[in-house]
Amino acid sequence: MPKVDEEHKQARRGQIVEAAIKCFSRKGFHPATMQDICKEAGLSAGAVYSYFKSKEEIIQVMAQTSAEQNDAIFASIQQDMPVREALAYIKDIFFRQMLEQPLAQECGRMDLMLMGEALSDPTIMQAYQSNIQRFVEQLSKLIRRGKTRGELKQAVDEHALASLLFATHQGLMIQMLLNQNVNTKEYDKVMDVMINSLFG
Amino acid sequence: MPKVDEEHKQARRGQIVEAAIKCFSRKGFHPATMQDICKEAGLSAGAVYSYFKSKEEIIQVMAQTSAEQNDAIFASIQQDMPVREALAYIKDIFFRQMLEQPLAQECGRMDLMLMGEALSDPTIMQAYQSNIQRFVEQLSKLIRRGKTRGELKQAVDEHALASLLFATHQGLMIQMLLNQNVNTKEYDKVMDVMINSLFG
Amino acid sequence: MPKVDEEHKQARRGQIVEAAIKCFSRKGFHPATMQDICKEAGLSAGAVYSYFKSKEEIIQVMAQTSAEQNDAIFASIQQDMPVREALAYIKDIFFRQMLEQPLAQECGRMDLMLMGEALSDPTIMQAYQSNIQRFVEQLSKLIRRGKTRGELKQAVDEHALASLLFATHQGLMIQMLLNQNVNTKEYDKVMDVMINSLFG
Amino acid sequence: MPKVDEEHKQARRGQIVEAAIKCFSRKGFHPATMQDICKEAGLSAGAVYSYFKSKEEIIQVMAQTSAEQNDAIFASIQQDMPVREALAYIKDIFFRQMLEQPLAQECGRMDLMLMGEALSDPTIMQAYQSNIQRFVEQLSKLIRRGKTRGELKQAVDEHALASLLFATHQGLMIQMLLNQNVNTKEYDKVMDVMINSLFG
DNA sequence: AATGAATGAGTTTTCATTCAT
DNA sequence: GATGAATGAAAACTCATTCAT
Repeated sequence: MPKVDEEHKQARRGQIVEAAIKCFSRKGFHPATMQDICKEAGLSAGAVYSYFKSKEEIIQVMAQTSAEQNDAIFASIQQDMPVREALAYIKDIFFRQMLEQPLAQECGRMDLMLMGEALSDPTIMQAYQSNIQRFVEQLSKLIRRGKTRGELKQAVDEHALASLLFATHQGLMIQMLLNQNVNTKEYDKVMDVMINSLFG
Repeated sequence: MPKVDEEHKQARRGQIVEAAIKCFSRKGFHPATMQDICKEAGLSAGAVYSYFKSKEEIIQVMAQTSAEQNDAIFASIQQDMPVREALAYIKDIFFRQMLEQPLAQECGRMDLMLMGEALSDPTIMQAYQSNIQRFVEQLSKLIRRGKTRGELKQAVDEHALASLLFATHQGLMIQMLLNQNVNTKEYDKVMDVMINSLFG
Repeated sequence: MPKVDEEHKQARRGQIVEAAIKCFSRKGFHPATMQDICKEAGLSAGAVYSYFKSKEEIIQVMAQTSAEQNDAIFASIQQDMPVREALAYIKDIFFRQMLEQPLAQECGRMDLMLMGEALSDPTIMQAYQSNIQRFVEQLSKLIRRGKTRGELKQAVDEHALASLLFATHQGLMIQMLLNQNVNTKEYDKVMDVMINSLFG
Repeated sequence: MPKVDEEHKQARRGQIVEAAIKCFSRKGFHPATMQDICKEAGLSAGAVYSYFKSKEEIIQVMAQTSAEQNDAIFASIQQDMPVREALAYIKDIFFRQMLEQPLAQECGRMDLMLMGEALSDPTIMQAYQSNIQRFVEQLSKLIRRGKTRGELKQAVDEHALASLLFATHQGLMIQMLLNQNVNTKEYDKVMDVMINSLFG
């Protein structure tokens, strides 16, 4: 029954990744040791190494997971949603994720750390670039649709706008990670002003 | 002659920090070794350790330096400059810095890496928080001045807007670091649209 | 049915030893892992460990096997064979074995590796010493018989000659293992000259 | 003064190699740990690793050292020495080295172990092959000279004879390593009989 | 009897830091 | 002040062996 084995394997990998997220989030990628991760996962070193061939691989899996979460956001947008609503929806998800999801804090921290790591690790860099590109492309399409339907001003370059919106979200995420007392509601308002400025 | 000594000391510290920036930028904080830094600075290990008591201290100095650079931007804004111009000026500085200053790439990379590091290093975290806060406060003041003068819409919360603008700048910086082929001009346009939307 | 069990057990042990020979020959005793051997033998770790109590034991069995092969050479010599013929026969077997037997290369490699191992493993050392001693003693007997029959010069110490012949064979085996382009025929001639010199 | 440094470096390397020989000789290449070698050399791990980049490199240096010792034997033979004397001289050196030189036992053990290692380590293999080839070539030249001068029988192939003599020496060395109670004098006699048989 | 996941002690190697010169 | 050889604790990773299923 390979299915059972496969399930078991995936479960263990998940267990290890979750432990790694906690450790990395607490200490950073390099200071967190494999021993830390093993202890957190409740497994021996040998066991962990039979599911991941190196510490690096665990970190790389994190980059992929982060990408997949971004993709999931778009998968949940209905194709015929008005652009204004879709943008609001995306914005909401970002804010809500940050505040409500159990591992959201940790995942956000992973994201920031991974971006720093990407600068000197080509594999992570590549994962991140395609991550950003995919997201921005999806967002571009959404905006183009809006322009076609006459919902948005024609003057704006859709790719630039998409990049800018993404950048703003990322920047806010960073501010929230670095600053506990952020007033989310006020952001919300300003974002609305900006988004609205793009529409008729 | 304490002054000469002091000058000499600062010169050496600067030399070491510059070498460290290059090494950290290439390899990351943890993978870059003190030996790398010593070699890059053309100094012996003992010499480096007589100017900095640890690797950590060098990294912390970097966080402070980054903060000071932000402060310098505001110092160069004339107090009676119209807000719209001041915002455009800040935006320009960001873009120009990224493209023109010799160590700008490296400093941007440091910034991103430092933010990741801040998550698990309280000293860097503190440096970064006050860095952000000072910048956002200054920006807030600028915006408030604009509102007082009637240049800006009254509805916008100045602190939230300042945070948002800062976040956007940071997000764009990250995108430029992670993505070679960014079209700066298009960003410029979109930023203008957004900034303009805040004014009457 | 103990006999069937015993047969089965011996078959499995043989299967494992053969797999081990291949692995050890490829990688060396220490670098070859039990996993390598298990995979090569098509058995699980648990199975292998139910036939051998440790990796060491497998290696020790190899030392014994090697000894038994030497004994087999003598068993095939007819007691009344003239010494000159017997020596030629032994020489031929050595050369032929090296060139024709399927696992000969591997066994030769095992032999060389085992001798190195013997230096720091008393059990293997003992196996090897008795291996050499038995062979040299048999060879001595053969030579003594020759001297008694008047076939050989009387001056030669039979034990020393036996050791020397054995040493030469071993040395040639090593050269063949370490050097691909060995001219077997020329060796043959020189050996003949030397052997002949011992006879009237 | 680079010379002082270079001397110091060579001294340390020698110190480490000597310690390694003792450890490897006692336990074998793989079971002997770097810690063993460090302790034996009276140095810290870091110090040892600043003179050799890996355990492997230490082992490889051993293979080279062994080769150089062989070369040294030939360097000490005078070019116009009669072949019979030269062969006797080489034989004597082998026997004397084994019995008298302080680290001879250890070096012999290294040699045997290195040959086993060569089978699965291409770098050592290459070192050993060129080692053997150089020695056999020198010996060949010596024999050819003897043939030219009419000292030796013409029938014998000089390369084959050289290989055979080398093989015999190696085989004897092995027997001496594996067997404490070897009667060197008797070997001597038999070797003489064999060598004499090659001459008129 | 067989499996193979899990163990964890043990290995090589690195690198921040020190200190005799 | 400067040097750079030396330190040694700590890290990533391996692998012989066990044992629940």
